[in-house]
Amino acid sequence: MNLSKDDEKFLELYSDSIYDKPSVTIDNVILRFRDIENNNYRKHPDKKLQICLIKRAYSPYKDCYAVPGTFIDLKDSLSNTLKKCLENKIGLKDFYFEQLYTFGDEQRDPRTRVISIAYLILTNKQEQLKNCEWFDIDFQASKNEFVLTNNGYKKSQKIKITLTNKNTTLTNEILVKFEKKNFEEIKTIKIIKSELAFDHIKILYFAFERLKNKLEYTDVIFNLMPKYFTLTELKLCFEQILHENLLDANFRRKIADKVKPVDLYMNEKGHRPSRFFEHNVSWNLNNIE
Amino acid sequence: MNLSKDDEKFLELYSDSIYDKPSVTIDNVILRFRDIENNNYRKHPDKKLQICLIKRAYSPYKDCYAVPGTFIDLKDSLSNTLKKCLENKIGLKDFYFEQLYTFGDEQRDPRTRVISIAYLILTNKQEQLKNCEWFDIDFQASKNEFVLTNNGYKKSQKIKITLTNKNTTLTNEILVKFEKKNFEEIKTIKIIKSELAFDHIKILYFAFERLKNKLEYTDVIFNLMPKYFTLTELKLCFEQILHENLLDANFRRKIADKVKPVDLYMNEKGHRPSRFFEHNVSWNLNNIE
DNA sequence: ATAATAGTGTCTGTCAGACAATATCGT
DNA sequence: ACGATATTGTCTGACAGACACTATTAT
Repeated sequence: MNLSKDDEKFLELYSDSIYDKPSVTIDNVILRFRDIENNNYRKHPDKKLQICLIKRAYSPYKDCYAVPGTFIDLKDSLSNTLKKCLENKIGLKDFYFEQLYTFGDEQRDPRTRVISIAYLILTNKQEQLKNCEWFDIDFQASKNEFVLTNNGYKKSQKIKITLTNKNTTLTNEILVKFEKKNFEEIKTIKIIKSELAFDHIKILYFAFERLKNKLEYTDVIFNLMPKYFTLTELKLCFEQILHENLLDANFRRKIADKVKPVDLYMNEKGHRPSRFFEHNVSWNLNNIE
Repeated sequence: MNLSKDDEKFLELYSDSIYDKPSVTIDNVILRFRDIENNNYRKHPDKKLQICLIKRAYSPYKDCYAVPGTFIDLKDSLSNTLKKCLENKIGLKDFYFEQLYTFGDEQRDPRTRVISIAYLILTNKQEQLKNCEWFDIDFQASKNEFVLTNNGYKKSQKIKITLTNKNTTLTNEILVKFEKKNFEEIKTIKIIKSELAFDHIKILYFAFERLKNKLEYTDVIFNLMPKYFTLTELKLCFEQILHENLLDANFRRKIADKVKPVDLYMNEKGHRPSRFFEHNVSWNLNNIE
């Protein structure tokens, strides 16, 4: 990390503009869970995964919904840029975030070459945010299609992602192709139809995949949960992300270590009250040397 | 993806230069395995993971070793830029690659703000490449240190990464910190000492971690193996990446589905000949719907 | 009692770790 | 026979899927 005299001399002569540069943005997929009340007072409210979108005020894609983002601040780190962006634009603070993927297709943005560093943001905040709207996410995947080839195989799957609001429905359809031949593993996502700006539906898809995969081997889900929750709530959240139903007994066994019971009970009517639990943050610390 | 008339009008007026832009590079961690011959004719050669480095001809970090990289081509996709870079610079073609992480610290590069999109490249090529040198990788991790805090915990670990060549030894030491507090999970990598250019030792660390994690749930390792290999060879490669010894019988059971025996035997002297296997590319196709 | 949800117990099959046993070669 | 490596067999404990069973509440 120490510079030589050569280096210092070089720096004086260095002109910043010899290379053409792309624009670089940060795009944030912000997810949360919302309770869906139902009219049966004895039934538990259902859980629905939601995404935060903003309506674009300017071209390109004026009036289209997009994921909140910003051009990066050359004077600041990526994570600070992201935090400032979310606090200023929509008023969101204190959230979980991780880098997702960097999208750099030539034709992503009609203006100029734009590289987008996508982040996954998780929050449990239920308060209203400014300048944005939450959309319920419906995810519908068709069966995988397989073809064996000479050097490997091909796999493809159509996925419909519908985002709904009280006012708006955005339908999107993508074709996820995976091709394995010799050394290359090529994953391409073709947008069949999208009512989101740019290639943001791709970014959404990456976010859902990441979240789903991370459920198994991390504690990310607790960033989407309130401080205290019942195990049924937690299970409903798992099911929403995994798109599959889990068996109660097995689920409880599986997450037993990750949660701690607290002395609070949900006082719903008509059935045995359920106990509240909280995240046991340090459940795995003993297992690692 | 269709543009409105508004959008088209906007594009005519759009000036590309209103925002300051960073430079964007692609940096490639290229790994392979090398056989280490030993003087016991009855013993199997050992395996060693190697990385491809180039000696920088110009400032900054003139004469330092660095991972092969390039500024991105605004007219081409990231993956094409990467392929062209590796073919032109060092003559490498036909390899496995995947995006690793995007590094964007303010102080990464002394010249100007540089965003680096890092890729992991795996090859089984043993031929000589141009303009680059292969270094053996020695990875030495100390024990994790834990501290429980109010809102979570902290974890830290010192790691020594030594890269050796017949002419050169590059010693590097990093401190990997992980802090969990409330929502944030902050992973910081502090460079204690590095004899590589820029923050490339960080990129290396990310690559090793990714490779190690992917061993368990993917077939990436076969991109590092020759077409035909013995199970002992394969096991040695696993052990190099995982930094732990495996039991033979268990290993064979675990990878049984992923490989196919071929009618070839290794004719070493002094013991039962070992059978060659090849990657069974489509072993998992039946399991997915 | 009943409907609804909360939570426990247990059977079974799979699979990983540990390690013993067998196979095959050159000397 | 011996030394070295290759390969198979088996015991055990952990754990996941499936499902039956018990517990608690308001009506």
